[in-house]
Amino acid sequence: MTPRRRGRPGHDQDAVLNAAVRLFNTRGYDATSMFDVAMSLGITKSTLYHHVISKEQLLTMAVDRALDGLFEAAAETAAQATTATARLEQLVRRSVLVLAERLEFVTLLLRVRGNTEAEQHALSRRREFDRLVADLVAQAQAEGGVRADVDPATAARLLFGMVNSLIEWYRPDRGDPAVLAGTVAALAFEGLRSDRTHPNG
Amino acid sequence: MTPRRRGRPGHDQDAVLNAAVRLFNTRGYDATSMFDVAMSLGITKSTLYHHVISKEQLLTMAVDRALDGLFEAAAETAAQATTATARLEQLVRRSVLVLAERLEFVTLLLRVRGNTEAEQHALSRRREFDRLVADLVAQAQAEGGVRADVDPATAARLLFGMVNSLIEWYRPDRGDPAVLAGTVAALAFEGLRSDRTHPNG
DNA sequence: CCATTAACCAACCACTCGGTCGGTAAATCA
DNA sequence: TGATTTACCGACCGAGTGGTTGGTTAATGG
Repeated sequence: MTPRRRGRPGHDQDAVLNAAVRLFNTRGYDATSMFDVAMSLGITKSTLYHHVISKEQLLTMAVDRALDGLFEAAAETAAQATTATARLEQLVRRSVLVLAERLEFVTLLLRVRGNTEAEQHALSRRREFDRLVADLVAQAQAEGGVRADVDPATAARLLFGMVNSLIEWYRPDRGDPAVLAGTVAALAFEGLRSDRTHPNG
Repeated sequence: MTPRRRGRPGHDQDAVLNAAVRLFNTRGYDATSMFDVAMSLGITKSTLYHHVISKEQLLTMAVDRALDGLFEAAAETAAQATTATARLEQLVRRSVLVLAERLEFVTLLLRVRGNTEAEQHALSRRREFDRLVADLVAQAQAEGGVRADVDPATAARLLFGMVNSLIEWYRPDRGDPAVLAGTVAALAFEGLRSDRTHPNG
C-alpha cells in the first residue's frame, strides 16, 4: 500500500508537526522549546532541524491547516442555495465539525498573538473569516430569520465565541461531534430558555 | 486627599502590575521579558525588581484580581432569593460586567496554561467556578426554566464560552457594558432566531 | 540638618533559547 | 558491491532570560 520510502526509516514531517502542536497546546508555544519537541519524539534537537526549518514554520503549518479547514467549510455552505439563516446555521455546524476534527491545529490558531509576521498573517485570515460570518448574520437579519435587535458583528462574535470555546474543553473521545454540532446550533439559535413555543411542534 | 508617601516619588506596585499585564496580553506572558516591562515604564530591570519579587508574582496578582471578581459576582447572585433560572441569568450579566471592568486581568486568567504551581492554582479556581455554573444550570433545568435536552456541564461551558469570548474583542470604549450584558443574556437565553413568540408579548 | 524611607541604576551571573556544522548509521536502487 | 538517499547525533554559538548585588539619588519627618 504505502510505497516504502528510500533511505534510513524514521520520523517524517507530519509526525514532527503533530508532536510539536500537542506540546505547543499543553505548555504554550513560547514555553515549549525545540529541545522539548525533539525529546517527545525521542530524537535530538539537530535531528529535529533535519525535518523542519524553524520553530516558526511549525506554527505556520499548524495554523494553515486550521484556517484551510474553516474556509473550506465557509465555501461549502456559501455554495448552498438556501436562505442566509440556513447557511449561517450550516456554517456553525460545519465549524464545530472542523474544530473537533482539527482540534489541535485550531487550538493553536486561536491562541496566536501576532508577534511575528507569520502570526499576523494568520490573524488577518481569522479576521477575514469573522467578517464573512458577520455578513452572513446581517443577511439573515435582512431576510427576517435572525433577530434584528443586535449588531451583526457583535452577534457573530458571540456566536463564534461559543463555537470556539470548544477548544477549551472538547476532547475527541467525548461523544459524537455531529451531536455536539446539533447542541451548539440549538443553543445558539433557540437559546437556553425552555418556556418557548417551538416552530416545529 | 491622598496621603503623600515618604521617600523619593516614582512608580508603585499597582502601576507596575498594570503595565506588565498590558504587555503580557499583547505579546503573551512568556514572550514578554522583564526587560520589556521595565522599558514600558521607563525604568531599568533592577528597579522593576525593587517593586516586585518575581515575574510569576505579577501573574499571580493579576489572575487573583480576575478570580476574586468572578467569585464576588457568584456570591452576590447566590444570595438572591429567586429562581435558579433568574440567578443564572444574573450571573451571566454580572460576569459580563466583571469581564468588562477587569478586562486585562481576566484576559490573562483565561490564557493560563498550568505550567507552574501558581498557574495550576488559578486553573483549579477556574474549574471551581465552572462547576458552580454547571450546578446552577442543572437547578434551572430541574425547575423547568432551562431546556433539559442538553447536558448541564456542556450548556454551562458553551454559555460561558460565549461570555468569555468578550476578552477577544471587547474594548472599554466600545459601548456601555450594561447594554452588552443585556445583549449577551438575550442571545444566551432567547437565541438568535427571530420567528419565535416572546414570553412578554 | 540629618536620619529615614523609598526609587532608582550599572554591571553582573548562571542558564536556556533557536539554530548551525560536520560527520555517521541505516535503508534503497542499480 | 557501491552510489545515493535519508535519519540521525554531539558539540557548539550568539543572543537573550530571570534574577542579584552594591551603591546612588531624592523625597519626608523630626
